[in-house]
Amino acid sequence: MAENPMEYGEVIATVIPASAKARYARMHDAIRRRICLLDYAPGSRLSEEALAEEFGTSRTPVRRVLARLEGAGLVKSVHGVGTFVTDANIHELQQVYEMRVELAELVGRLRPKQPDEALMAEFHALAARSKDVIRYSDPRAFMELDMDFFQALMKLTGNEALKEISELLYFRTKRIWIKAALSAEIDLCEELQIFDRELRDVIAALEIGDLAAAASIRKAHISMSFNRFLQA
Amino acid sequence: MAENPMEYGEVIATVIPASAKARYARMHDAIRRRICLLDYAPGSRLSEEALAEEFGTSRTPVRRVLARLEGAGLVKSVHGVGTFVTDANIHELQQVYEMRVELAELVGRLRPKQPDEALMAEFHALAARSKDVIRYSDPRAFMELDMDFFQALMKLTGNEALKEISELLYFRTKRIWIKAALSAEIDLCEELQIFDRELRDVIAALEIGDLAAAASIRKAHISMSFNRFLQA
DNA sequence: ATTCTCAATGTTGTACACAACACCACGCCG
DNA sequence: CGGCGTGGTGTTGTGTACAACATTGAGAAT
Repeated sequence: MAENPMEYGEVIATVIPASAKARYARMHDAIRRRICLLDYAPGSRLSEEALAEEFGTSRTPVRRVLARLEGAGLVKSVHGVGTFVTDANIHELQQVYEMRVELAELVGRLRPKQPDEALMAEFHALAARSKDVIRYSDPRAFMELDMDFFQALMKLTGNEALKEISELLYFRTKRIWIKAALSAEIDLCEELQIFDRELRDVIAALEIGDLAAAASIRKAHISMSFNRFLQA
Repeated sequence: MAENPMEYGEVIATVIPASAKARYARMHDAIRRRICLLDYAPGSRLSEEALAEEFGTSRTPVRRVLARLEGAGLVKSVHGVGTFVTDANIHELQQVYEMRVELAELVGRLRPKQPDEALMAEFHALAARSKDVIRYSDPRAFMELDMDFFQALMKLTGNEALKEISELLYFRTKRIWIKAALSAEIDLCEELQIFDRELRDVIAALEIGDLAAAASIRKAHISMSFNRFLQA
């Protein structure tokens, strides 16, 4: 039997690839995460060569990842110019938010899955983290918390297509919203409080098994969140 | 790595596709169309080399297109084996159809756009084609008609995100449905009649400006279509 | 001073050779 | 006869050089 590829953790950033597929997934997730956490801000240019060097490959696999991210609408490559993190004007953003509002409701209707104990523990852990984030008012911690909350919510539906689409649109819009929040167009401290209430309301709904209510709460908050964005 | 934002987002969005971009789009649409029209049946292998030769390029651009199609869930590449058109089991299919039913309704709710004369003419042309298809009972003509009908319907909403997602899921499921229809699990002749009625009902709704009704008709037909699929 | 030309430069896109990998069929060995 | 290794063959994945393209700045013409 061939050598068993080692399970490298996230400890080592640049490693010899465990396998081609693993390296591809690592690069994809890493770059996507950086885009969504604003390490790569909207409008900034990504250097294929620099990314290739960082991940210890040539440009070829990097280009493959970027092509996929372009399909997801996160970057846009222009011949002879560069590959840029996409931005969104207010109109596009509004349309995507309209969709997300509807999809949020669907989470409570399409194949709702009652959370098991592990998932409820996860939500409570998020609530605890939320308290910390409020205390230190750390924007990046807030972003990561919001992202983890979203991914936990996606576990409430068994409809894989709904999950996939919701995730796609979340990653496409959240970073724009966050960018506005960071540029002080939105009161971050107030958003933290609102997020904390939303989280606790959702948990309360989940604890009495009312998934539809949880979805409605979520729907309302997505809608309100965007409206606050519009006013700023 | 990521340079400072350079305000490229707006510019890029309005750029007219260059010749290189045009070739890329042509290859993408052509291959996608072949997959959806079952020229490339689910499970069949796509030869990168053959496609490259056909389009007069090397494997590199072909691989870029295939990477994107893989992101859309239409093909799956396996190292050392080949690139295969994806198939779907009944469970995945059902979940996607659940989504499509909901999305169909949203077309009537999110930014409904009253059809102009040109679009109405397009629908009437489709109705005329439908009559021909019924007369000759040509499966491929039916597929193309269904596809064109779908694309015309998408012009009824101004929400680009909804359009994009609907199209994504349509292309992912329709070919599976058609495959079943061709293998005589579904009575094609009956489906033609049903399609013709749906088309005329939608046109009737559109002519009195009731987009919500048109969307509801569409929703009902998508739902019934899948249920007939289940029974076969 | 202004505008236009054009070459220099840096980027993405393409072509091609080769590596990595999976499958299979043949033949060796027990 | 059966199991197993092993090389052959074909595929996708990667590395690399080069082409195509866009931008920029200097310098000449007006």
